Amino acid sequence: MTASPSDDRPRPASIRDVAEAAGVSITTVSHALNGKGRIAASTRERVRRAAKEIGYRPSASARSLAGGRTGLLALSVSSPTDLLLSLADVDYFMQLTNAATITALEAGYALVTLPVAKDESLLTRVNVDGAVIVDPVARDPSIAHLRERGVPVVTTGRELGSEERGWWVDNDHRASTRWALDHLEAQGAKRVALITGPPIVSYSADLIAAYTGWCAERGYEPLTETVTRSATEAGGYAAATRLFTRSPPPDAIYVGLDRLALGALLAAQARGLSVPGDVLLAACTDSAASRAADPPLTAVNLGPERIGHAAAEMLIDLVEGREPAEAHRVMPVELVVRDSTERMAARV
Amino acid sequence: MTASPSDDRPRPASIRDVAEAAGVSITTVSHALNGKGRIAASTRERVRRAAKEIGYRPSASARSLAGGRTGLLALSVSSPTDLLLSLADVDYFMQLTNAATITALEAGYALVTLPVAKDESLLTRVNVDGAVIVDPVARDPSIAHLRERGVPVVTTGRELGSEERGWWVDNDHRASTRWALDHLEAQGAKRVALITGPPIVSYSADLIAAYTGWCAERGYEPLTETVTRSATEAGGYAAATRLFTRSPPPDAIYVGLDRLALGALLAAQARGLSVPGDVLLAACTDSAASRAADPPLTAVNLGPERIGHAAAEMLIDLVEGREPAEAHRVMPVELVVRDSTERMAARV
DNA sequence: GGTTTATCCCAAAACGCTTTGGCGAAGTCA
DNA sequence: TGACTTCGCCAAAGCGTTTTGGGATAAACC
Repeated sequence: MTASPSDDRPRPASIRDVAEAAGVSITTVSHALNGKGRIAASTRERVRRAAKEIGYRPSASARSLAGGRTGLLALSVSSPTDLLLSLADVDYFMQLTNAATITALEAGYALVTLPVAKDESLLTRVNVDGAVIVDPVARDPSIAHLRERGVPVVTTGRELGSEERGWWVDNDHRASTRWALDHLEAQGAKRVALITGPPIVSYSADLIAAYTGWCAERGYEPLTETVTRSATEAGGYAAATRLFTRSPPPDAIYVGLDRLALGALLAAQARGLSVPGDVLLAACTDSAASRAADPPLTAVNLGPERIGHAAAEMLIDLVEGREPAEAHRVMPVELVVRDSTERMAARV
Repeated sequence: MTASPSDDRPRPASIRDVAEAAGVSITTVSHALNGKGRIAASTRERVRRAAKEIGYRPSASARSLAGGRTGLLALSVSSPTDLLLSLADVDYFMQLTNAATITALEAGYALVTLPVAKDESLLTRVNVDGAVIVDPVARDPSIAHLRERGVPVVTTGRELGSEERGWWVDNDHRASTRWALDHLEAQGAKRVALITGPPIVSYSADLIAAYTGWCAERGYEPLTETVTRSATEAGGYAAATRLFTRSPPPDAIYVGLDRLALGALLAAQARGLSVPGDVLLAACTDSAASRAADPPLTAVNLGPERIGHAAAEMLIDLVEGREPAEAHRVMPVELVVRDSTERMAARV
């Protein structure tokens, strides 16, 4: 049978029913079930059984109302000026979200995934106990809003301009960039270019800073293309095409997002350039598409599950009034070398 | 300033504060703000202004408790026997989810994305007003659970065995399969094979049925491989490899999921078979990876946004006690022809 | 002028839980 | 034995809404 909208079924068991069934007061039931007050073990057990027996499920609303917490956490991508980065990296976001969802559920919270909020009120309309903001852009009004209301916020990636304040989880993008650049150099690259988004999010800024520093150390002139419109294949294609018209053109490109990299790959191949024969290509984020590309792309695995887990964990600490062990957590990364940067690799 | 966990800020404005500010009772405030009772236009306006002035935001918990609704909708992938299909199709799922989230928010609901629930209690732990279940497997206990509790459920894809009951949104997979198969035939295929998951979800069953029927009409012997383990590239690779050992081997493969198709592509190329030269390849779902593959894969675009939107819309109708216009909605699909099935296409 | 009918608003009762403060009974110590 | 303490439980006061069932007042009708 499907449930008809106008079904009137018996109302669900309440704490009062449990109290009656167990022959105690509702106070005792509440305490017994939540492990709060001082309750004899036998009583606790009796209450538990009674609750189970009659299929008691506490009402989240009542609990929130009385306890002051909703049990909801928000996870949102910060609102960029436009849709630039939204869903730029589906795989990354999905894995991060999944890990955070699971962590939240294990702690008794539900995680609401809010989309990029053009309308800042979205984040304020749903009543959440805390929020994870992925890749915050500096001075995001909706983050400020949340903080004003006393809602704890953990960001993945730092808020540029207020690095020390706030709680965040991040990768060490500077280190990973150097790692990748060194790898490209070791594979024989003489002129490494960078394609990235604008430095409105911390990882783009980190990439640019690390790249610039790396070039300076070697006396190279930086060769950078910034994608400002859409961080999709098309954007990467255009940026790479521009790079190839420089003289001398780059013989290796490090790209900030996997979709940009896939676009860059197309651009190279469209010009008859072989990857990795003529140009080496590596990306800062990994994905199924990068793995499946021809040739498969060397990429930095940022460990999105770790990030999502850590962020949720930190947020829950904050929500429950515990001081997190560290205000800032830097998570490890891993360079996954694939054919796109292997000079020795056989071309398919 | 970041919010410290032990911040004690003034408690947020309640309906009582608004009532006081506007010089009316809380009943009037409630009615004015929700457009319920009969309120003089002037009073309504005065209340609205007062509410805005003091920054009143109704408490979702209190509202749920009193009104009996939580304002939460769940979206979940049905629990398959194992992780078989979970996230098989990230792109599809993501787009569907996003559309549903937006639709929900526009109607004043928040959408909670619940992960594949090994533990059936997950779906029951969060108190939701309704649930969208993506690709339900037959007799999923958590769906039954929800229905028992009177929680409306809309599925995307049908529940096999109870097709007529229940509300669902689906694609016409039989039609799209025939479309794709006809296309393969038109491109010269003489022996078309099928790779798909086991028929525990309706679209797999539809694919198999449509394929079998199509073969029967032509007097062909069906050539099917079922992926039972994991619907990833590896699974597709293995299935395709098995197909190529048949004699005669297929000269075209229609694949149920994009990741399986990408695996099949790898398998073909690993055996030195050219796509589309020696084997045509088409997939039932589209994705960025399919587009970016070499060659790009012909695929059926199922319109996940449309599905997500329609499902959320239908669910909200049910939650709010309206009878949806139709109990079953079949959404259009589109065959996107790319190089992998173009006999005429130049090989890269 | 009295009766009816609209109109606008309000008091009070839920909704189901958490938490505070307290009260007997039983145990402990001298 | 009395004075404390600890233990095990409970009554009652919220938490911030929605909703029900009127009650004033004003307008309309005869």
